[in-house]
Amino acid sequence: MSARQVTLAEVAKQAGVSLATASRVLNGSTRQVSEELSDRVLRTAEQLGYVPNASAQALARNSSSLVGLVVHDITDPYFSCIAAGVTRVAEEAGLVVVLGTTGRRPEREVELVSTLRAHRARAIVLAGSRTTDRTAQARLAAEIDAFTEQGGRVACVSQAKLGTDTVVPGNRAGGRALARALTELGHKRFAVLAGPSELFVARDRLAGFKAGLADAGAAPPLVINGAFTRDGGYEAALELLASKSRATCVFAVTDVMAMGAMAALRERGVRVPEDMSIAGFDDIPTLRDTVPALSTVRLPLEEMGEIAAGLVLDPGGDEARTVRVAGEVVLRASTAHN
Amino acid sequence: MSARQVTLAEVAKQAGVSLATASRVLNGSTRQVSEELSDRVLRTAEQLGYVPNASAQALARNSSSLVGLVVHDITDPYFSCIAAGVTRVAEEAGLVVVLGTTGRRPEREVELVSTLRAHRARAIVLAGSRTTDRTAQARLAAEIDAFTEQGGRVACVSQAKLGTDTVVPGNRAGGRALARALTELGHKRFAVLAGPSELFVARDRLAGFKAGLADAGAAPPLVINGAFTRDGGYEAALELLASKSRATCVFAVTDVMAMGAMAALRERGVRVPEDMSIAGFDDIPTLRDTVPALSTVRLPLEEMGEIAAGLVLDPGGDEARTVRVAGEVVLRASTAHN
DNA sequence: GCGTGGCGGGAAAGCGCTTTCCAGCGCTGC
DNA sequence: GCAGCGCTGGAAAGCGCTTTCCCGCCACGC
Repeated sequence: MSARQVTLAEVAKQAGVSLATASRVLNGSTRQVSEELSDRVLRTAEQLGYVPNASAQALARNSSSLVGLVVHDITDPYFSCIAAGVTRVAEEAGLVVVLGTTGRRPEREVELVSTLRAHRARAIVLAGSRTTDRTAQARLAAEIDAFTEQGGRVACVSQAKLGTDTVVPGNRAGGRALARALTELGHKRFAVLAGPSELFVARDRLAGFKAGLADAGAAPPLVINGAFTRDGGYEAALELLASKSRATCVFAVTDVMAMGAMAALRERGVRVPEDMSIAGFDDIPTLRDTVPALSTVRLPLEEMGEIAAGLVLDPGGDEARTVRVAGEVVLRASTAHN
Repeated sequence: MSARQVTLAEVAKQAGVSLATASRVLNGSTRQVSEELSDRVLRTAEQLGYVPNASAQALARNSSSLVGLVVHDITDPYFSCIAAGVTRVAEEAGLVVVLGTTGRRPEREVELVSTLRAHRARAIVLAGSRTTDRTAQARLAAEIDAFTEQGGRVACVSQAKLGTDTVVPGNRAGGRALARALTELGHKRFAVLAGPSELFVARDRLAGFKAGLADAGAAPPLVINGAFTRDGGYEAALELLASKSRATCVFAVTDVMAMGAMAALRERGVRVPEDMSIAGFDDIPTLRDTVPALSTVRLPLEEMGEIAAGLVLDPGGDEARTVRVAGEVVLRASTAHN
């Protein structure tokens, strides 16, 4: 057993060249190697089944081929779509994706960045939404600094006051456009299932929505906070029903929450859209199969992942770059005229 | 810029001890170190913000803290659930998950194992279903052998004739039990949307289902092959409708395919379950929010991921272990009496 | 004819860590 | 009182690779 891994030294010896030459042939350096030797090395490497030891390369080059991807929950379609985009780009670039999940715990995010730093990752994509928690934010920023100091690159998806490259979805504008579209359907009284108030994403979408209502001269919405998950949406919807609000239309700040909310409405016999219209945000792929089809603000999630990966792999300047991605209002069957 | 990483040597020097001692303190070796020195080292490390270089450790120890996870498509809830299970266990064990996606291409799977081997991953979890393609299978087996020779461990989720540890869902038994449950509802004529015929998972579920029908004395089903995706289910359902089959109940071998099929039925005005009953397999979480709720065979997906990770991280014997996971028939609103 | 460059090849010095091996020391046991 | 043991600390040899530096060779140009 344990037929130890073939090393470069073995290949070199077998091919009758020096270690240096073998290395140059097998890993394209700037230096040229004569065709004869090059062929010989290539052939022996092939023959021996040589696979370079990535750790040794990482150590010698002081940089690895790892790209970190940090998400809250990989089963959430929002994150899995972004993950798909990131992995596609990374794999095309010959890099390897390290997946870390935080379970929405800010400390865990810091830990993950630190681990990735220990592994000398090339780059990190942070896909979770930032919070307004100052101390968590500060520790994360410190860890990110340490990482960039060391030559790593970082990009965030969604708002991030971290001075890194960022892919920013049009949360505010999307919320605003959605509000206008819904008022145009004739709705006057709204409720918002707003997620936790300390999440930037949630805040921005809410703020945009409020602004849109104001534009249209509608009354401010009833705002119900809750967890940023399906079950959070479910609970928030129950709360809404219990509140005796006279809202005719409810906006859940994520599709996932909207799904939960629809389940709650269904259970309570509230018909969508006849009794209540509902809209979400993100346009996750699973929406294709909900009934009634959910109105939402479409974000190109996979593409956002690709863009983030692109930013983080591109050498780029030292300026933090920001790519804005617009959301597009998509009205479907879950929102009716009022 | 680039305030180079703090090294062990720096910590050792600063603390006035030898490299060896510092290493022993900071990475728990078998050797003891006096409390005084130990304290001093710990303090300086803390103070300097020392983070061990994982590549160097991997090189010196000839083993890394990487665990590979190979899936076909991370946006598929089936895989993302398994991924969640695997990452949870891996992270608890202080390991780091490397995510590779194959896009269902067998060559890519081989590449990924090879990459993981280059990185001296501790272990690999292969979550995609195996195919009956002989040559692809052989190359994969060779790569896996190389990896295990080198001390790595491999586990597969779902059927795998690869001689590795395996988590085997009760595909056959589940299909059979489902068939029986459906015949008990009074259905006599069935169709199966069976996925590609070369996939073991698809074949086993189909075979079990057929056996169950036979048990109940029902006629063999109409079998329609297609892609193993939502759109494959959609297409297959259209084909079914075009076929003028008189089936009253259709079994899609995965929930994801069933979702596509339901969409097709809905579009064509076929009511579920009044005009047609439908059942899937897996019980992916997104089913919670489909209407009508889909009958299915529940598999504990996250748990399967956890088990696979457990197998692969546990030293274990040299015997290939197999853990069977039973599926449980769950009848919901999508299947009616006939 | 010989100095000058340029170019391909190899020796060897690391990269940051683990681990073996040895030295020194305080004990025990005869 | 001393051999022998167990224990802790340190020196140093790698782990497999990259890369610098040097050397020898050839083609030129004066």
